[in-house]
Amino acid sequence: MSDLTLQPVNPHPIKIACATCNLRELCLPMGLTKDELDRVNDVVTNRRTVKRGTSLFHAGDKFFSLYAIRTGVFKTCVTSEDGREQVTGFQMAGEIIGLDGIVNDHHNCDAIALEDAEVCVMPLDHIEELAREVTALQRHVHKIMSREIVREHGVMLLLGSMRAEERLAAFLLNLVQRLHIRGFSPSELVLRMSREEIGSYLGLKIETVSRAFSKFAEEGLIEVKQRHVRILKADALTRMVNHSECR
Amino acid sequence: MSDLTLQPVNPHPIKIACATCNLRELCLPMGLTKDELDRVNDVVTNRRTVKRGTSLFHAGDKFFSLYAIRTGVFKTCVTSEDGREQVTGFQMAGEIIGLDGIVNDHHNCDAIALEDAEVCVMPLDHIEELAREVTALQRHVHKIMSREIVREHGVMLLLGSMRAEERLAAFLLNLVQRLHIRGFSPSELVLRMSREEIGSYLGLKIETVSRAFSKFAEEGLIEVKQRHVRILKADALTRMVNHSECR
DNA sequence: ACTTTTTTTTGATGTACATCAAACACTGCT
DNA sequence: AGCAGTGTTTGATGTACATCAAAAAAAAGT
Repeated sequence: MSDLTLQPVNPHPIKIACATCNLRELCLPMGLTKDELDRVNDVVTNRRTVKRGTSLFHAGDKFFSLYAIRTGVFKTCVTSEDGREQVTGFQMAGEIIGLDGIVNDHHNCDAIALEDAEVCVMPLDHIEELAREVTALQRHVHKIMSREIVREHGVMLLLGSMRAEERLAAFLLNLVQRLHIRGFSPSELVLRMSREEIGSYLGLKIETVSRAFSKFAEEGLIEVKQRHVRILKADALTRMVNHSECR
Repeated sequence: MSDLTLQPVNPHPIKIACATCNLRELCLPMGLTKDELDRVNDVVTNRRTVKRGTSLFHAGDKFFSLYAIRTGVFKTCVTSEDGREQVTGFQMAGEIIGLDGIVNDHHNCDAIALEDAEVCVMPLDHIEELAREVTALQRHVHKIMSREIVREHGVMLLLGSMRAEERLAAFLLNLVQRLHIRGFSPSELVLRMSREEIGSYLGLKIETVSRAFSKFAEEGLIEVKQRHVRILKADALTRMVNHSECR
């Protein structure tokens, strides 16, 4: 019988290599040269699998690393003192999570896997060390953080000034667009999150979300079968977001 | 008569020096050693004054620099295609604005001075160059961006799950706390923004903001005289934010 | 000082969304 | 298959906030 203590912690014996990862053009190494790419491998210490419904990190946890999502979808959510929960985003393959932990050395939100997921663990120290030498990486890290700030601006606009149906339309279009970039259908998607989670993200109650889905389906804009959604009239949804007649 | 063409562009003849700036413990050079501090001076190319009501940058402008606020208060706001405006934040002395511009090399929001203001101009190239050598600065830049992400999480929680009066209470407490750090009164403040701008930030209409102010004043929680606000029962406001009985 | 304009407040009314309630559909268990 | 358990939909009703409207108060221009 083999000595179990000598087994690698990482259950994936395949060498971690950004250079051969098919997400490299979405993920941290985006836009790097071949040589630079090889060096980025070193920022990934290991991979970690996260079972559906479990957390990658919780608010309050000590912060060490950023995480690049390889597979699966996550939600991030903040909780106020009195227990109000707000989903702040849904993240998918190639996206980086954990940025919120840098300021206070502790995470500020929970990251929960909505389906079995795998992430690359990238200790911030490693990233910073390499960023000092590879200027393209340095810039890219800044871009990733800036992108998150801009994304949140968009959510604030949505929460602050859009009505329920506009919010849902914007949400669906955003999701399908991001999935399309990742090689999925430009008009079909499977929601990895519950109506409740969508509602939390959009600042709406579950019943309102459900009614908006039904309304869209009635009007022939989408086809809904449980969590499977087919977008039939993307242009109509876009118009709804951009040219709201009222207000 | 002296040759006017030889006059410096910068109307402030005083040498820019973070080392002697009384905001240094709030601003970019926070936590640096004396030696490091001297080097940070070089990231500031010049200062720029921004008259009340005018913009430091607009959405769509080419991005070059981050800006450290020396004096004055700014608002940042995004505008959707169909003209909806959302104030995404109010920034004051020692805070850094322009982070949104990094992703796309173009600014994503407008930064408008709410009173005559002065900023230090810090080209991103300069910051990055120095950050490669001064690791404390590198980390601090990351913290600044992370802090902005965390702040926006808070705004999303506010917009997504709080009622009108809770939002206003949170807003007032946040403002007075930040002013207190800067040496102002812990209970008195002068609002630099209109009710309309507060409403936009909080996702409320101006009338609702006004009614909430009146209600707080009626209940003896605050004293309002135009834009001058005195907080009388901070604890009651805090409770309102943290222990909302309903929901 | 006296318009003119802008900002803020207050009241009356309307509505989008929340809440309450119950039926329905899907999932996992024994 | 039958059952609890959970997630979703739909309807009836309530309410927080928006909208409409007009007065009041500041601020800006002449």
